[in-house]
Amino acid sequence: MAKTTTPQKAAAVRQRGVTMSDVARHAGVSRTAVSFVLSNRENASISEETRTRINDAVQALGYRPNAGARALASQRSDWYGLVTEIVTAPFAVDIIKGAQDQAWLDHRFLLIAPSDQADAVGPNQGLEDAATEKLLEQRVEGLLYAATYHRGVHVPEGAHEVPTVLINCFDADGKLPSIVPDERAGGRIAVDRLLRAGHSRIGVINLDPHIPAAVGRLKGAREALAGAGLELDPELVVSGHATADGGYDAACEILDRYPKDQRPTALFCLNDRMAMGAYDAIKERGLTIPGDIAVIGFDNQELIAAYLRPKLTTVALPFEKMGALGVQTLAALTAGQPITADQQLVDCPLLERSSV
Amino acid sequence: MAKTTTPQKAAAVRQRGVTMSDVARHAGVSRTAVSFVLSNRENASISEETRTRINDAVQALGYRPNAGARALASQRSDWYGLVTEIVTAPFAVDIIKGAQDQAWLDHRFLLIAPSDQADAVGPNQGLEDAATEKLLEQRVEGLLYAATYHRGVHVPEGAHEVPTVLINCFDADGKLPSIVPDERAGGRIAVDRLLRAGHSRIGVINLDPHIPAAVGRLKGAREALAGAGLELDPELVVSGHATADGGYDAACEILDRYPKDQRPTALFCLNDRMAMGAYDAIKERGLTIPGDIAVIGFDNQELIAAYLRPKLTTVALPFEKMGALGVQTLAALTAGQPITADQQLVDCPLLERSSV
DNA sequence: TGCAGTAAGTAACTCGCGTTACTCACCCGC
DNA sequence: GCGGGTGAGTAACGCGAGTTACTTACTGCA
Repeated sequence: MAKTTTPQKAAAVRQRGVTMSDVARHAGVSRTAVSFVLSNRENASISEETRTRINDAVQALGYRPNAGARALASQRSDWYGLVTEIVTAPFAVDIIKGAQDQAWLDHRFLLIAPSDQADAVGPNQGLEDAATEKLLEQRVEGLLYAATYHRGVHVPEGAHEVPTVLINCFDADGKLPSIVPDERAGGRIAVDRLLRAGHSRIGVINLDPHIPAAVGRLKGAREALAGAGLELDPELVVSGHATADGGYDAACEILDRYPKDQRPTALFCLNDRMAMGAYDAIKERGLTIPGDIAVIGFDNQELIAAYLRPKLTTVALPFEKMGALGVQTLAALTAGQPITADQQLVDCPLLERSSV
Repeated sequence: MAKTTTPQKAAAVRQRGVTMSDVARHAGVSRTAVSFVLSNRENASISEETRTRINDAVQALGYRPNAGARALASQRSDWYGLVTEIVTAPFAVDIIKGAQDQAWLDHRFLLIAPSDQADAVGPNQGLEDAATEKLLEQRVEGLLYAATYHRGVHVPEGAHEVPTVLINCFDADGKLPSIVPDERAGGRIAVDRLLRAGHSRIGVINLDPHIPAAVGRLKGAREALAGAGLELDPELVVSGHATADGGYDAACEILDRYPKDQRPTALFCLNDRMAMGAYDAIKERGLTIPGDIAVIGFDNQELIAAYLRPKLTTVALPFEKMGALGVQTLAALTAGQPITADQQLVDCPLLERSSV
């Protein structure tokens, strides 16, 4: 005989959940009075005495407002919808965290819907219609679209019915506001750091050169070098697969190509996974980090950067901040601010560890 | 002059969203008829003709049901609440993914609420009241509590008002059903794998010995050894901090303690981060993996396991499956199945890579 | 012809709450 | 002693649906 409770009973309790009418009856007043008190109406004239009587009744009965009914009556839901593939490719979870925290602060709820169901189609699609539709059925007041990596996306039709903000991606049609990392400044910071450490011959392990991240970071790198009167030697830029193996191969190529005295003394890896591979290539050759070769990464993937030996100095993608900023921006829009296609750039801070 | 749209206009469009009455009017029928058709009522007698007339009207007007109103009238929300600290400590995000996907399949929405706000108190608390309360206000039909690591937790009072399931943690008060990884079987599988590879002298890099994960995995390891007629040498079990550094230190201790011929030929690291440190210790000593020392991990932290060189063979925590199973269990409970305090164990599969 | 039975709908109530308009008693000043 | 203000509250409608009970017309059969 296990101790059990029938959910029917629980459901019954819940179904007959106490309503405002119950509270009103218990306090001997009208339902309207209860509503006025609970919503702290400015110009309602309710005596202090009945006010406390009502509050007591609320306590006594354990009244809990019904958010749905309230939304229906007041025509506002306090809900934002977040459509994202991050749920399924959790590289950028911190976006969700940032958005969630900010929403919580604003007393709003985030309805999170996944976006990579089977019907996703086309290049850069994946921000899915079905999810959007479901969210609109819930009468969300605004929509957020978040991507795992910085790129252009096409947003479903429905997104234009309510205020919408894109996070870590931008509207390929150029109509919606977006929040993206300042890749260029990030690249500049990274290379600046290496320059400050005295390096002038810097190898770059590049990503797929076409994605916004690569374009921006490389541009920033060039700017930093230019600031020091240097130029980026194209031969020192090697593209590879965005994995540890890709980084390993690229690093090998750079390291083995030159005699010791012409070898770059520092590597700028455009992401941390590649840096991880570069570490192996360097160590394999009996070289030390940062003694012989300094390494700087990008992305700040905690599990890698903080646990590599030596710990990896890297530039962080401001996921959490972008998430929070997305919600703030959305709040402004739903509050009446005009919608423009502005693109807000968010700083990528340098995280100093021990590899430079 | 940027192209702008006033959100007021958008809001107006949304406010005057088309309702069932609009559809009814447009189709020249009663609202009831529309409701019957849209909800596919069994015993409703509506002619095929008006049925299509109604569907056409739905299309023409772009009618979109109001989920809130429906919930209010039908007394069911199709929402589950998920309270979790994972949003803020994203180690086990896959739980969310699993739950989310399953919920989506069941046409249900997951309301995710964070659980580590400032007011969290007490040991193992952190599954927070405020979040629960908010979710109950939304009239969720059931609650899920998910933890980042396997442990006992205390659940807020409110959780007992609706069906509730714990994921990757269990009710310290022993009243609620839970889904947890089968740590013991996992430990057994790991050591079995090493035994199969011919190792008999196996070092163990242990976690904090008190947490359920350590207890279970170690017990499994002993069982596996017993199956081969061996015993676990207590001297070969070294506990360390659950980080790469901790793993490094522990591995050094084990490796340096014995002359070459008495040295263990394999290490069972109770998590992947420690395995990462162990790798360094091994490589530093000029030993090869898996040639001289085989290494097996636990957790399958993709970013580590799949990118270490050689790739790490490890036992995976079935986060995604636990999330899905949690939702399935909850669905059963809300459907009327009696609530018991059962603990469902989920298998931890072995992921073969190249370190054994 | 008369009556039951069914197909095809519809009127009206409900869900829990926000909100507007209205009532009623009382007090104040002239 | 009477008009008008004000404090304290309430009746009643609407939000967008689900649902029950009822009506109406038509058909078939004795």
